[in-house]
Amino acid sequence: MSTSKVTRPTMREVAALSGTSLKTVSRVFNSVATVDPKLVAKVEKAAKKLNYTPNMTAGSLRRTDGKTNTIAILFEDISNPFSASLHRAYEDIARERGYVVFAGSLDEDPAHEHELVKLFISRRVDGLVIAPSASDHSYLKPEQKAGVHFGFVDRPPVNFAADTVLSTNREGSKEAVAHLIAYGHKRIAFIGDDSKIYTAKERFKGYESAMKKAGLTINKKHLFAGDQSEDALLRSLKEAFQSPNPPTAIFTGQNVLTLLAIRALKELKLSNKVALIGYDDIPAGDLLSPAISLVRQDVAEMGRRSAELLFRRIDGYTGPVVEEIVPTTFTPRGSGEIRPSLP
Amino acid sequence: MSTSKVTRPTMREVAALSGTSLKTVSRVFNSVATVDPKLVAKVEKAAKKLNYTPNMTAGSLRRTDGKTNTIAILFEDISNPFSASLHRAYEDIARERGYVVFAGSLDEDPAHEHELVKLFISRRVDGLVIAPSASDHSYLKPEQKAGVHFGFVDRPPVNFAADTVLSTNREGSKEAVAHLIAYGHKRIAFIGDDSKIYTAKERFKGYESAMKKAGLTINKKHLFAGDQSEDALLRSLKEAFQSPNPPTAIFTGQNVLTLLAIRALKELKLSNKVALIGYDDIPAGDLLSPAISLVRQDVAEMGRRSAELLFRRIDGYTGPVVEEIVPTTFTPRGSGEIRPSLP
DNA sequence: CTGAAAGCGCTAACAC
DNA sequence: GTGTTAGCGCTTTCAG
Repeated sequence: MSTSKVTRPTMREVAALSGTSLKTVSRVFNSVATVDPKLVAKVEKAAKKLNYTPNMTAGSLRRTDGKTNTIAILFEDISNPFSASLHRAYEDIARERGYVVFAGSLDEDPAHEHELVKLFISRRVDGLVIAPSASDHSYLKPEQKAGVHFGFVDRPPVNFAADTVLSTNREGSKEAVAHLIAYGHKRIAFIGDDSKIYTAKERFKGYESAMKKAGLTINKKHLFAGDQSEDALLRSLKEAFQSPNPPTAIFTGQNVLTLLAIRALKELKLSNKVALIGYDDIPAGDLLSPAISLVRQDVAEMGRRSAELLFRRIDGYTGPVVEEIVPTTFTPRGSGEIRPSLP
Repeated sequence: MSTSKVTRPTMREVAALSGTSLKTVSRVFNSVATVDPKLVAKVEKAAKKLNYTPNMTAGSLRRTDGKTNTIAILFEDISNPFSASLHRAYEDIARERGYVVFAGSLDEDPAHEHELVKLFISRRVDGLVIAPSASDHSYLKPEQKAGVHFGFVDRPPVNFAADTVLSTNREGSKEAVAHLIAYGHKRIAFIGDDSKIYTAKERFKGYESAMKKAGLTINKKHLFAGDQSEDALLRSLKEAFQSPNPPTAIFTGQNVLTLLAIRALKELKLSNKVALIGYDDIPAGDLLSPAISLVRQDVAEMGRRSAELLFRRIDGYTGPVVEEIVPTTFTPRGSGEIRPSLP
C-alpha cells in the first residue's frame, strides 16, 4: 500500500501567483496592519485560488515564542462522564484563544502516563493538564524547566510543584456522613476506590472523621474496596446485609460504586430501607426511587479554573504555584434521608 | 507578561556531546538498525544527560510522507456520553499506532465545524472524523484532494464522498415501535430531535413506517420536537396526557429526550401505566422502575470500525468509499412491555 | 511599506 | 556504517 503524499500550496506559491513576496504573504496571514490593502487583496485572491492553508507547525518551528497553540489533557478515561465534562471545559477556554486540545486516557497506569506525556511533549504542546495516576511526578521536572507548563486537576502531583485544582473531598464526605448520623444511623458502610488513589483516601478520611466525631466505631466488615470485580463486591455487600447487625446506611466514594450500591440494595429489596449517599453525580439520579442524595462536584468549574491557571502560565505568569479548592454541594434527594429501620 | 521561551536541546547538541554527527543521532532516534551499538550507547547517554526529546513536528515537516501521526475528531459535544464513548474507541486504535488525537465540539453549528476543520488542517492532521452538523460538505473537497483523509460517523456527509459508519436508525426505530404495537398500543407518541438532523429524520421514518404497516394513523398532537426548551417540551407532553385519547406509549428518538419522557411520566404518576422505549442507551436505565427498554447502539463498535477505515486510508488505501452499518439491539427491560391501560 | 537572506529542528539524498 | 549538504514551510532580521 503506497502512502499518498500530501501536496499543499506554500506561501512561496501564493507569493508567485499574487506577484508579491513570501514575506508579504506571511504578513497578510498574520494580519499585520501595515500592508498595502491592494497587496492584501491580491494575496487573498491567490490564496483562495490555490486553496492555501497556512502550516502552523512550520510556523511555530521558527517563531520566537515557539508556541504551538496546543494543550493536552490526560485523564483516567476520557469516556467517563467526569473526564468528559472536564474535557469540555478545557475545550471551551482553549477555543477562545485559538488553542486546540489533545486528550488521552491513563487507565490508572503510570507507564501509560509517562508514555503519553512523552508523546505530547514531542508534539511540543504548550501545556499539559494531568489527573494523575502516577505516584511520583519528579520525572516532569526537566520538562517544566524546559518551558512546558503543567497543571493538575482532581488529584495533586507528588514530588512536583504545579498549579492544582481539587475539590473538597474530605469535607464533602464528612458532611455527608454527618448527615447520615444526624438521621440516626450508627452503622454506616463505606465503599471506596483503591486506597492508593488520592481522592479515595481523602473521602475515606472524611468518613472516618465524621464517625469519630460522633463517637461511633467503624466496623471493618462494613468497609468495602472497589478494586475488586463488580461481582465480588456485589456478593460481599449482600453478605454484609444478611449478617447480624447489618449497616443501616451506605456512603459510596465514587459514582460507579454508587450505581453498584443501588443495584445491590435493589436486588435485596432494601432500597427504601437502607440510606444511601454517593460522592459524585450520577446521571438520572433524581429519577430513581428513592432519588439519590449526593455530594456533587462542580466539574465544569474545576475545568474552567484549571484551564485559566494553565493559560496564565502559558501567557508568561511566573508567580508561586497555587492550589485551588472547588467546593462540593450536598444535595439531599431522598435516599440519604431514610431513617434506620433496624435497632 | 513576558512570554517564557522554551529551550530544548536539539539533535545537533546531542551530536556534539556524544561526539557523533547529527545524522547518527537521527538514526538512533528512528531506530535504524545499521548503527554501531557503541555509537548508539554514546548517543543515548548524551540524550539522557541533556533530557533530549525529539521534535516530531520538525520531523514531519521534512519527512517525505509529511505525516504528523495525528488525527482529529469532531463531534457534537465531546462531553456527551455518546461522543465520549466514540472518542475512546478512536483513542485506543490511534494509540496502537503511536497516533494522538485532537477532539472538538461542533454544537450543531456549521460555522463551528468549518472553523475547527480549518484549525486542525492548519496543524496538518493526517485524518479527520466528523459527526457532522453542516449540511453541505463540498467545502472539504479541496482538502481531500490535497491528501487529508476524512471519515464520517453517526451521520453521513452531504455532497461529499468519504467512508461512513452509521447505525440502523430506521430499522431499529421501526422494530421498537412494532414492539409497542405488538403489545396492543395504537396511540404512540414520538419525541424526536430537530428534523434537520439526519438521525432524527431516520428515526422518525422508522416510527412512521411501523405505524403505517400496522394501519395506524399518526396523531399530529402526539408528535413532539426536541428543539424547544426542556420546560416547554415537558409542558406540552403533560398537556397531551391530560387530553382525551392520550398516547398509551412513547417512543423517544434520543437519550436526553428519553430522560425527559421519564421525568414527565414520573411527575404524572404514569411511569407504570404508559409504555416507553428510547433510542440510545441511558446510564442507569436498568435501575429505574420500571427499567427502561431501549434501542441500543454499539457505540464502541462504530468507533472502532470508523477508526479502522480512516487508518486504512492513511495507510494509502485508495479503493472506493464505503458505508458501513452497525446494527442496533432492541433491549426489553420493562418499560416497553407495559400494555395499554386505556381503551 | 516591502523583500532577500538566514535558519527553526529535523530528514533525504548522496557522498565518503 | 557514517557524515555532509540541502531544504521542508515558515518567521526573523535587516536592508532597501
